[in-house]
Amino acid sequence: MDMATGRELVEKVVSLCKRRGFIFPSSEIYGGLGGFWDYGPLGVELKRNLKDAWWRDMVTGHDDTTAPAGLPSPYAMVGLDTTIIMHPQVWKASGHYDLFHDLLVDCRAEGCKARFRADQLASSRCPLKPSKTPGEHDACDLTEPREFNLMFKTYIGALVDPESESYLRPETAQGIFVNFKNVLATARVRLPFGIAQIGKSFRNEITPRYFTFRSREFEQMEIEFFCRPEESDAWYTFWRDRRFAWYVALGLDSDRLRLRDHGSDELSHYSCGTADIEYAFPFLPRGEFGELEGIAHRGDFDLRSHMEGKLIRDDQGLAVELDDRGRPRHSGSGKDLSYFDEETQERFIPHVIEPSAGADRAALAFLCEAYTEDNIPDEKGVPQPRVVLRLHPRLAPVKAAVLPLIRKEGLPEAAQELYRQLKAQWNVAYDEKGSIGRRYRRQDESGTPLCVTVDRETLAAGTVTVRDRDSTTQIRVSTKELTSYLAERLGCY
RNA sequence: GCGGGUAUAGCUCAAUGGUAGAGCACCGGCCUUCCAAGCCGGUAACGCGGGUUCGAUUCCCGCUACCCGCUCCA
Repeated sequence: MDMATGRELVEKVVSLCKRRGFIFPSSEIYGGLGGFWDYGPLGVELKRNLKDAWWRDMVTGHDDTTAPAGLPSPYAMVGLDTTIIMHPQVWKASGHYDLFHDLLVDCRAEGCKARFRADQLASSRCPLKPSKTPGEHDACDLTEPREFNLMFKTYIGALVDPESESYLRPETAQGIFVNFKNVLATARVRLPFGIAQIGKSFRNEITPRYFTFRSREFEQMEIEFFCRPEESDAWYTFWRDRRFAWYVALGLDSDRLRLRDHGSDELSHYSCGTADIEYAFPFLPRGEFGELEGIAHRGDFDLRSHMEGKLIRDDQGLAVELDDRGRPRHSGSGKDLSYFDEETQERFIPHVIEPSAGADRAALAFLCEAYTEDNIPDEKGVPQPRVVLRLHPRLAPVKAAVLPLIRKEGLPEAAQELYRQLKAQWNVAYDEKGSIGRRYRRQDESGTPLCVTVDRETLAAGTVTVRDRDSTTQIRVSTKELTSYLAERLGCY
């Protein structure tokens, strides 16, 4: 696909999202707000289905009695729902505070426009005159150091003062780490086990862009998987492959999806392995992929940080960062977060594998992947263009539509009766407005997998037609068997 | 943060210094027995704030949002 059609596709997807009520700009009647997006009536169903599928597949549907193929043991999986605002020290110990707070200096000089870290001016080079540091060259026009804050700051309590400063979480993961002991003490889990969480996170992205891809408020689906250090590489590989397969199983199966292992130069200072699941979003430049999920082998970095304090890498590996007086720059909780294995009588700090997914990015990828234009023959056999969202039935906002063929002869009443029946199990729609072809197309644009049409034969013989979204083929099904037929076609969802 | 572009109805577009039309969509009606039919009627817009002007959707300035290219991307 070249750039032009990529952009066309984006415009069509964005337009469809607005037209059908998937995604709206936040606060739109006030002019919108950059980096924030709302989900409309169909969008909220899509996103909920996505999160439900993740939760079902990762947590409640997990079999913790069977070892995955090739792995040393079964594992347990539990969920958690922690707060968006946490103790400010969490972010200092985790490293986010330092990482997300830079004092930056911009050069306003024409032809320069460079940005420097205020604490590194002396070791930086002026782009216009590399023999000098920023500010030394005559043309330099530096701003005062300005705080560059990637975390949203807020105040706890009604009184605004520095003592009450806190932050909206930039990731959900820390809520899991700080509850590690609680889960261990109460959930009857032993290593290896995972803790899953879905929730909102907030980052002051420098450049919100690409529709919902880089938003300032977004939702994450994260797992922190705790295991014995010597088994961590095997579990890392397991999670990397399993998470990739999850997207494929839900329909992200084109060559736009890829799994990419990070090179050693890309790894964070604590990570011994990271892979990204990436999608070639149509709005990205040709050949570029955007991250849907990162699977990181984080070693014992996180639990150690919350025990000892903020860690940095030194010659021996990770060490607590010290201040001028030799004290921890940011102290940890001081609590013991190690694990005691009763069988082996060993005490150690578990290693962590972190599959961290963006729910909004996944929703967007599924929308882009599902958007299809094809041609359907009309009654004269002439191909007519159609827009269809080929969403996986589990993700589709509406599972089926019940349609009376005409608005007469008792067909609406019969269709409504059927609609009420199916409602008990699925999110189904009822529509009697317009011609039958028009209504099929409407459902196609919303991604509804099946349409159930009530006609005279329904009244006479107790059968309906079920029309397939992707192939547009129809078969007759007895109303008695309709529920089980739909269950089979929809995968019980 | 820098530069460029764009902003008119739900969507896609048009016209205009004298407050705006169309197609599609949507709603009501007629018709209609399976893939965007037709007919009648209807709802609905100049992103926000200033300025110039008798009068601004139109010209100018600022803001906001989106798009493109940089910068940034833990």
